[in-house]
Amino acid sequence: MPGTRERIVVESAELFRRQGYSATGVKQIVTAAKAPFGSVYHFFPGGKEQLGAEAIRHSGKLYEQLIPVVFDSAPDLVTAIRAFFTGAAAHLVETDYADACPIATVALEVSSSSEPLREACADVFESWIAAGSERHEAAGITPERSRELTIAMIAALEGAFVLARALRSTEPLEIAGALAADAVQAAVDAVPAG
Amino acid sequence: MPGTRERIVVESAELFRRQGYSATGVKQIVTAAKAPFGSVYHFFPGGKEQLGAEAIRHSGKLYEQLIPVVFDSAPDLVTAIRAFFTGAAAHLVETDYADACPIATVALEVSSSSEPLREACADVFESWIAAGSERHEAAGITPERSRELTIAMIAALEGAFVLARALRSTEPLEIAGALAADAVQAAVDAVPAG
DNA sequence: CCTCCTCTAGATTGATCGCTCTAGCGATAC
DNA sequence: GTATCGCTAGAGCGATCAATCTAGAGGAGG
Repeated sequence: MPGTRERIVVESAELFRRQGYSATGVKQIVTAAKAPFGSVYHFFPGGKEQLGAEAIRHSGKLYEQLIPVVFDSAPDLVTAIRAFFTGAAAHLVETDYADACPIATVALEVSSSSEPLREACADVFESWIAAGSERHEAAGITPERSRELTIAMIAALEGAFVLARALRSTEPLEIAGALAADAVQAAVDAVPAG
Repeated sequence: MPGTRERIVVESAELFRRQGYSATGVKQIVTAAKAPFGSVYHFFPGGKEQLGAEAIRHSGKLYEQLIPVVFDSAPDLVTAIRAFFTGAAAHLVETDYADACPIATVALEVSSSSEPLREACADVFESWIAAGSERHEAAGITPERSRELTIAMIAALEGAFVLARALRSTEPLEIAGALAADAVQAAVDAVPAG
């Protein structure tokens, strides 16, 4: 069993992902984390907001680790992108459409009401964009186009998650994944041979 | 000044859009709507949840009305799509990145915790998909492909909104809009002339 | 042994939550 | 006139919120 502090962060991240930030109470967090109430304010003197920021960054790091896992085990960039969307769809179904993007719900909730939390989300998105761009550049795509394709891909994924959860269907993920893969395929095809 | 009931729905929709469902209190709604507290439970005996469902459907209808406005004033389908994303970006900047999709925040918040609210969101998304598909079909694209392109477009828009609000930048909207427009352009080009 | 310090443990606080309740206003019907 | 009914108006309910507070358990260092 990991330390109390870590358990609180991990459980917070999980609850925020599924219910959002406002709908998740500190009491619910400590119950889920099997931690004493007071420990929250011992480890996070900034209260729920500080805990929220750490949970967001934690989720972001975890999700970012999926990139090497998926992309290194695929034969090429486009296959990896398809696998990423397919895997996201499978996980969504497995969790009965609960586990989509770990930070999107919070990002929408807080981006106009809490600057520290908004910044945490922005940092996570930027790190994902940087990590994704690297992969595109490694396939010979220019840095500028790599960034654009990565942003488009993340946007497609996030938006597909919104539709998929509301409609309780993986169709949006399949469509968005195919479109993103096609766009990257076109960019790869345009790379001058060498 | 419109009737009390309508004011409550309109203000609810506005507040839910910016802060989400959980973070918005009934008290805050009646204050914003300049309505007596008791009127909420007179008009909406189902309480906050019923009000939420109506606000979602109201927002959905309002946003859907943008489709004919934008698409009828553009010379062709692809130009209209570009204009839609450009307009969304402009509105986002005007409202200091507060007004993005009117229901996405709520959709993510509630889709695993309230079935009536999730259904309301699903209905709205389905109506948008239907309305968008019509426009694609009118340009000669097959019904199946029209639906796919519309879903991809809405997903791109929703996801771009998430990124844009968190990053406080319209860059994602510009990129996602360009990609969506390109995809539709390719589908239009593939329409057999006649 | 004792002291120090980190962390546990939860009772408690004031504020706010969604919601219910009663009281009364004002227009219509008879 | 007055009874009825739709709606206004807001006080007050129990529950829950984030957060604070005190008290003590348990290990490390002397």
